[in-house]
Amino acid sequence: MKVSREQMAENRRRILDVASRLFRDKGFDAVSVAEVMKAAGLTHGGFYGHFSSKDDLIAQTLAHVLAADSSGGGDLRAYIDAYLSPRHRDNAAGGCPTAGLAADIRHQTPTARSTMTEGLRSQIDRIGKALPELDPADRRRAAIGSWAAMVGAVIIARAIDDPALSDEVLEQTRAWIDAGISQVSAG
Amino acid sequence: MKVSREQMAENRRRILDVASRLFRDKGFDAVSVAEVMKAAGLTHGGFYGHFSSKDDLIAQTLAHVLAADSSGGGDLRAYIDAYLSPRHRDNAAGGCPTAGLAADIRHQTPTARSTMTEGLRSQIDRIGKALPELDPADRRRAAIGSWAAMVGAVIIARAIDDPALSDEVLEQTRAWIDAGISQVSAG
DNA sequence: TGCTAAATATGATACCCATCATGTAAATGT
DNA sequence: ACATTTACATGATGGGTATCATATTTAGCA
Repeated sequence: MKVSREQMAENRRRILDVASRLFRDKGFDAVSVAEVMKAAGLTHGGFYGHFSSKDDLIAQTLAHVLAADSSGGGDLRAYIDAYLSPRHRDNAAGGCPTAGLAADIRHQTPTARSTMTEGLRSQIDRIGKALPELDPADRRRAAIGSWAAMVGAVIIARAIDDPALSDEVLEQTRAWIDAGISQVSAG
Repeated sequence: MKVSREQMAENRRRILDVASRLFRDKGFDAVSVAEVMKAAGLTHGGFYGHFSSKDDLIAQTLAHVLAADSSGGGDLRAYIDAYLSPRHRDNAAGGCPTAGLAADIRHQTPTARSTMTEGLRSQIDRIGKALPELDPADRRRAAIGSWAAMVGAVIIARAIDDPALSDEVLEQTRAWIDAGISQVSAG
């Protein structure tokens, strides 16, 4: 049955929302088109009215979730604390798209890869802008180094099944980044 | 046809070798049992003589590749340089199992997760031991922080399709880790 | 030297998935 | 109000995958 224009737009948004959660949680390959549609409250048939292929869904979902994620621009310390929290580790579906999807994007389409690249470029720039107390060279280095450590720590913490070690990875990485930023700005 | 005991042992080793390369390159889901067997020079039929299931292959491959990978214990600077090199970034199939597989392990069996956990625990310990000039608390923090940054940087660099930015992520992370370790040991 | 067990090959089987074909009903424009 | 368009539902289709069944060949042993 046909639905109103706004209904269709909302359906499309809901598809992208649930797809972004499912992809972050389980990876691109492990999520089927039918599963996405069902999670959005629809059936698989309508899918190709919205997207030309699953690859197209992946590319558009990436653009959608990266556009929505403009985190890291405000209070950097608070952002780092939240990023390296058990809560974020345990919430891949709702968490950082880089931590959830970066490793999975190597074999996706050029469009998807390019979208991810621009998302990463922006994210590094945002973190750099949140470090105004550093001179430009230190700022760039601290932004990239901290971001790499944050993403790596969350991926490692999610891979570990021992809660104590997993917590320790998050906590020690937080302390390491903190020391790195403070010492550069003090030097 | 039946083969000799040694031939069978060699076949098994070759299956684990090619599986570890394929899994690191494409992820667990994207590699089929038949593909692994073909890459090992066999057909799919013999697979269940060696392994009870694909999950079993994944678990045994992880144990195999983590046991083989005892890197990071020697000259730490040289190890970090090699880890954060374009060569390692471009060689996922032959590279670090953590960078290639950690993000993919979240939905694998408990056995596989536990194997990965022990591999990560050893790796962190090895890096810590390679930092004897630091006192114990700094050493642990530097080991975990550096390792997180290394893994994160390689994953991010592999996700980026702009060579200049990808190289920069590796290079700046190297400089960031270097500064972090030096400053702690100088302080 | 011949018997038997075992390792691998060939060939099902049952299931899941992306995509397509067609039906249906409701929104939209006149 | 009505015709038409269209968004979604239901129901194929073709291909891939994990796993199983059976055949074949030969190593290992008596």
